[in-house]
Amino acid sequence: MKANKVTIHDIAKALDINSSTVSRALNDSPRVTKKTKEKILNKAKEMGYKRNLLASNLRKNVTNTIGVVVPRISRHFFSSVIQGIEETAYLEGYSVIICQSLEQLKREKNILETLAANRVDGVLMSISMETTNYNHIQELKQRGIPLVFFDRHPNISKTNNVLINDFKGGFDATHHLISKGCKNIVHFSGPQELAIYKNRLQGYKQALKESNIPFRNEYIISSRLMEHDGVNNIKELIAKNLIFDGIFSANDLAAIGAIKYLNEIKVNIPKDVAIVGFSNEPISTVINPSLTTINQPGFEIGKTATDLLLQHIKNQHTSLTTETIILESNLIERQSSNR
Amino acid sequence: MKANKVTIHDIAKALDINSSTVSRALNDSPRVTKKTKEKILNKAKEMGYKRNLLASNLRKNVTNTIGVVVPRISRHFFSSVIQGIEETAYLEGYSVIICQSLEQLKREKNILETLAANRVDGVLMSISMETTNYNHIQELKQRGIPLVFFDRHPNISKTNNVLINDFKGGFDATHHLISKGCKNIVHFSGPQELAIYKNRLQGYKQALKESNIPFRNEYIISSRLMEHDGVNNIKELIAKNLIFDGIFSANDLAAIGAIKYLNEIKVNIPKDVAIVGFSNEPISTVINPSLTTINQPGFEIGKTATDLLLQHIKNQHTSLTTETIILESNLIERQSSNR
DNA sequence: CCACAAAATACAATCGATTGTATTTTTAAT
DNA sequence: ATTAAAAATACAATCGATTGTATTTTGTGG
Repeated sequence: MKANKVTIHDIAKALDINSSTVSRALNDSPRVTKKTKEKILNKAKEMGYKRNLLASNLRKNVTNTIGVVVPRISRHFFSSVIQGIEETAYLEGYSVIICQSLEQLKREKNILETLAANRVDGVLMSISMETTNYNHIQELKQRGIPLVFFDRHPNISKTNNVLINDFKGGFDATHHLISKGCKNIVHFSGPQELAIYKNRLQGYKQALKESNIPFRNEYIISSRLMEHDGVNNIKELIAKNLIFDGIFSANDLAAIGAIKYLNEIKVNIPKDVAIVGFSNEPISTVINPSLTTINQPGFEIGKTATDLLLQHIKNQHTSLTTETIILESNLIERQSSNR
Repeated sequence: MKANKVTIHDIAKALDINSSTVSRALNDSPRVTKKTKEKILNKAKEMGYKRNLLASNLRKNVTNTIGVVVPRISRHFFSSVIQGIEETAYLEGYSVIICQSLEQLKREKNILETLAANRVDGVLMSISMETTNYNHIQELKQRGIPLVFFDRHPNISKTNNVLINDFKGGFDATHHLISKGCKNIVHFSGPQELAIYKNRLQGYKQALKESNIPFRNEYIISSRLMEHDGVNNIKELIAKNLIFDGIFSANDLAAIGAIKYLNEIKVNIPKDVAIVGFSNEPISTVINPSLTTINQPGFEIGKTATDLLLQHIKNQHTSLTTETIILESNLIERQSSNR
């Protein structure tokens, strides 16, 4: 039960012609007569020939493949970005390899190694929460592999990014809570090494400032923003006897954790505490009360990032330029802030 | 800005030795002296050499890569299976390529083509809801590429499968509803071409039978089991004036749709209608009321399927055998059936 | 029917790494 | 010091497809 073994040489031998002609026929080159092409194509089908992409790619030094690295594929935001990526890449004849870092730097490094070794033509990436060291990214760039970040991008210069306006998102979320009468607004933040969390925090600060609400450092709680972090954050606030009537969480998951726990201890949402999340995960429509959140256009982000990457792949000269594209986000009001 | 161009020949030239020795040194062959190895390894690092996997794989006729095909990566069940796959594959030195069919046969075909062209060593797969024709699968098998199905497997003989006992799952779910006093139990089923849905239905029938509840065909509603299907199913039941006090849905998503709609029209769950889903998606803990469901051990399934696949990849002779491994599932009781 | 341009096909090198075999170098024993 | 055995390294073919160049075939005009 050996694998497929038919090569262009087998076809050539069977027809008593040269393998270069076979290759050209299979690639529909104008250098082969229609008649010969037909003969070859028929024979190829008859023999069950399948092109060996390893050989083809090696020779052509192109793989028509792009690598995608995300923290987790199960996160709806990322899977919708991937949808956008696949759609766009497919139309241009590119395959997509999806990889998840699971928020681990070690895995992220390993993935980039593998993608580079497999000679992908380019990489789209959203970095992990552990990524504070950028050597692996620099190395990829040095290898000349085009690279575009989306959403979570590193704090280094000369990168191509497709982002939403996180500052504005943070501002909108906070301003929304203020407009609902919240005076003491807590912010669940993520690792400050990630620009997105820094920017959301800046937006939060700006919104407070514009409403003349003093900024209080003890209202900022940083974590990995998992569901249990949301729970722990609330416990911490209570333990510290801090009064709060609003929460802006930098992602939905932590907000969900908070809602679950507040429900449990009979704190009324939104009356006692109003909550706004970030990303518009589907779960935010299902939780009770449903979660007000900032919607990120995942599909659009994927599409835009892929367009940008392909542009760099195709025009090697553009690799000297770098670009940051900002897409719009919007607030979706639901029950968790409806008061 | 050309890509990495250092080859073993460059290293060989730089050290004035033969490239075969370089290759052997890089692969830690015992045929090269320790001293020479060191010299080569240092030079390789110095020159920034990176092995070209395309060339290596072509020569070795192995890629150490397995392909994974799932309907959607965003479904928690599948992403937990993928976790199990990656974990296991990684330990054995295999890379994983993740692909999603999005429930489309056309995409599924295309994915298998691409995976085969890229010469993956084996494929793990859960088929789409549109897959009623198995030519593309047969072709993959004919090419001699080891193949293991998990969860959704095709109705053909001589396949390797890792499944849960869907019959028992269907039975347990239905029996649970009966034990809660339900007399008129509706079943939301999926495409009957998929054995899993057939088996869950059989389990449902058997449970009814054992409790002497007559089977009624109009209680079976087949669909793609999306959230909106759950809504439509309820509407259909009401339009047909059918009385029901229990629902066993063959997945959680359709059950969620039903719950949302029943909540909307003020039907009390579980008092008026008790509901059981299937798969234990995280969303089932968040919906109100929370959803009773059948838990599938995703991670375990992924691990087991990968073990089985690797066994076939490594021992070519086992490709004559086929095997079906059944893992256990269990019912998790929540509010939607708590009466 | 011959010459010559144009069209079609064949030849051979190449992509980068691997590996069986041949050759050279080293080691050890007499 | 000589030589056989063992160790280290070099040579060359190979994986399968692509592609620039060389050669053959076809077709046209005179």
